[in-house]
Amino acid sequence: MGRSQAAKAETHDRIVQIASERLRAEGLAGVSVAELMKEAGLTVGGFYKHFATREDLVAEAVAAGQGNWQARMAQAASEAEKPQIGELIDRYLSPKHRDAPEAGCLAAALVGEIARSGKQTRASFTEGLAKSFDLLVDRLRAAGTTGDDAALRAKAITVYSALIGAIGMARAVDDPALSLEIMESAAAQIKALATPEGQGS
Amino acid sequence: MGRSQAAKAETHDRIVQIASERLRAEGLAGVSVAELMKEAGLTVGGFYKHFATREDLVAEAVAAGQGNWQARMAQAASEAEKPQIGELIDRYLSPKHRDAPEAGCLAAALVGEIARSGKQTRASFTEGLAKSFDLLVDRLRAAGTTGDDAALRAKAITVYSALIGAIGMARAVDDPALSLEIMESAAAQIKALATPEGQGS
DNA sequence: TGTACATCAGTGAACGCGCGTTCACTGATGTAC
DNA sequence: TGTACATCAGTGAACGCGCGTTCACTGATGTAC
Repeated sequence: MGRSQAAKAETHDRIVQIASERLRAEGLAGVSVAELMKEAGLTVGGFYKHFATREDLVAEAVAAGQGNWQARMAQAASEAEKPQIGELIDRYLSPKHRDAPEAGCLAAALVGEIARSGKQTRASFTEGLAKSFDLLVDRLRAAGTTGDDAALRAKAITVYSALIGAIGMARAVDDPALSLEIMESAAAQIKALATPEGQGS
Repeated sequence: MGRSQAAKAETHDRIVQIASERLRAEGLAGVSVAELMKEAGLTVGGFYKHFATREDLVAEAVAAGQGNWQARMAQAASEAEKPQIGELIDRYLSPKHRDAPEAGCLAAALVGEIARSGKQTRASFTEGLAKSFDLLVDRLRAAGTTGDDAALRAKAITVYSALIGAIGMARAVDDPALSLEIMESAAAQIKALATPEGQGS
C-alpha cells in the first residue's frame, strides 16, 4: 500500500493504541513486537518504519495509555457531566476495572515495571502522572473537600496511591473474597478521606 | 561436595534468599536462573536438583520475601520494642526504602507482576498478604486507633494500599522532587488515618 | 489529462542472542560390612 | 577402626525456542513533466 502521511500516522496510532492495551494486560515485557504487529494486521519488519526501538513504542504507549484513563475524569462536555469523586472511586475499585486492566488505569497495572524501565518510559509516565494529580485535585475541589491547595494536592496524591495499591492487591490475590474485601474496604476509607461528609471517621 | 541433608537445605535457602532480593530489585522476569545460581556460587545445572521449574523458585521466593518485611513489624522481643505505626509509615515512605527495593516490601515491588503470574506464585503471595494485614491490624490496635475489629481491618487494608501505591509511584517517577512530595504527602495523610490523634483532619 | 519515475510503508526470511531446561558426568560423603 | 560401594548435589556443554532487530525486496501511490 501507498505512503500518504495520513495513512502512516493512522497505522502508527493503531500500533500505539494496541500496545497501550496489551502492555496494561500483559506487562511491559509481556508482548513481543511480532505479536503486536500481527494484532495490528501487519508484519514484523514494518515496525521499524514507525519506531527506532521497542522502548520508543513503550514510551509512546505509556503516554497514550494514561490519556485513556484521564479522559474518564476530565473529558465530559460540562462540569455537571464530570464524574463525582465518590463515583470515580467506586468505579476504580470495581470488579469490572479489576478484571479489565487493558482498558483501565495504566499506572495501576504498570507502576512496578515502569520503575525499572528506561529514561523515555519513565519520563512519559511522570508527565502523565502529574496531569492525573491535577485532574484529581479538580475533582476533590468540585466535591467541596476541605483544605487549601496544598492540602487538596496531598489528599489527591494519597487517594491515587490508595486506589493504585488497592486495585493492585485485588488483582494479585488468589482469593475472590479477599479481593472483594480489599476493594470494598479501601473504597469506603478513601471516600471518607476524599469527600467532605466523610471527614472525621 | 557431599550431600548431607543439612548442606542441601542450606544451599536451597541461599538460592531462595538471593532470588527474593533479586526479584524485588529486577522484577519477576528480570533475573535468569543462570545469574541466580552464579550469585549463589553455583552453576546452572544444579538448579533442578532444588526446584522442578523456575516458577517453583519464584513462588518460594515470594513467600520468603514477604517474611523479610513482616519481620520488621512483628519480630521484636517485646511489645515495647515493636515499631509504632507512625514510625513504620515514615520508614516505609522513606528514600532509603524507595532506593533499596531488594531489601524492602515485596508487595510494593511486585504486585503488578504477581497479578499476571502462575497459580503457585499468586497463592504464596495471598498467604503472605493476609498475614501482613493481620500484623498491621495489631499495630493499629497497639496505637489505640479507634474502631471495632472490622473497622481496624478496613483501615489496615487501606493503609497498606496507600503505602504500596505511594512507594510504587515514588519509584516510577523521573522527578526527584515529585518523588519526595509523593512520599511526604502520603505519609502525612496515612498517619492521620492510622493514628488516634490524626482522626478528623 | 496521461505517462514515467521516485518514494517509502509494508513484507517476511534471516541474524545473533539469552533464556529455561536437559543430560551425561564427577567426586565428596554417608553407609554397610 | 578401616575399606568398598552407592548416592546424589553440583558441573557445564548442549538443546530448542522466542525474542528484538536487520535487510533485500515489493508495489501502490504521490509527484514531475
